[in-house]
Amino acid sequence: MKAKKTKATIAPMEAFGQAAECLKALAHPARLRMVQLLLDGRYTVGELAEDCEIPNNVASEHLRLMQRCGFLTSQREGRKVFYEVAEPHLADIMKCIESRFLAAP
Amino acid sequence: MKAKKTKATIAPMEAFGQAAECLKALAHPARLRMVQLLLDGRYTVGELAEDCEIPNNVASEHLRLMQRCGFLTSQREGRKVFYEVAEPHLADIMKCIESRFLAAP
DNA sequence: TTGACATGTCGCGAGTTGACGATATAATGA
DNA sequence: TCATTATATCGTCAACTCGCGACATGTCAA
Repeated sequence: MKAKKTKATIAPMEAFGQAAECLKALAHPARLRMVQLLLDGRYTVGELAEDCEIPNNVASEHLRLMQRCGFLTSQREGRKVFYEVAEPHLADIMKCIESRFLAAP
Repeated sequence: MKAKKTKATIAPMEAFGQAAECLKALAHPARLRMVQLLLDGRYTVGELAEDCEIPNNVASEHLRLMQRCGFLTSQREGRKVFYEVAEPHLADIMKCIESRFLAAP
């Protein structure tokens, strides 16, 4: 390293842990898909589960996980629960991912 | 879902798997830090290991992992091995992550 | 109330990840 | 050659993740 270890390791080394946690929360096919959908609308657990082709309880677990790390919020309406995006930066990150992995051939 | 299941699920549902794989490769504190360093310079295994405060063999494993998914390349010079970034999109993704998790207070 | 629907929670088992120590390979110089 | 330095690889194990089925909770309508 170029002799300036202090400057480089002052703050970050712990923030990387938190950032990694959040990346893990995104690093799953179903969760990525859910975020993509939620980025332009609110959806119920059942709708998201159907789109991702997974059982409802599994979808519920994925959603709860993303809620715990602040990505999503939920509101109950009648017997349904709608989820929506709570973290604005998700849109940016998703754009990066889309431009890398969903480019038109 | 809004009645257009076909359009929505044509291509992606498999690409999300690949995208998730790559996010997993980033979702680790040491690997994030390594990528950040490598984004403005090439470094040896030993240098990266020291900065991340992990043993050399562990660093080597992390680097190999990121190399396998196309993020990094390496060249031997003498007895040292230099790694550098091979995937241009990493810069964009890292910017998103930094702006979310390393904002100045 | 009862029954049906929508979501959430629990415990289990299979599979994966991450760190470690030991060892292997590669390159240099004495 | 041999010793030293720099990386890489291997086997092991604890910890974690994912998906599942079973069950619990919450809401509405008859």
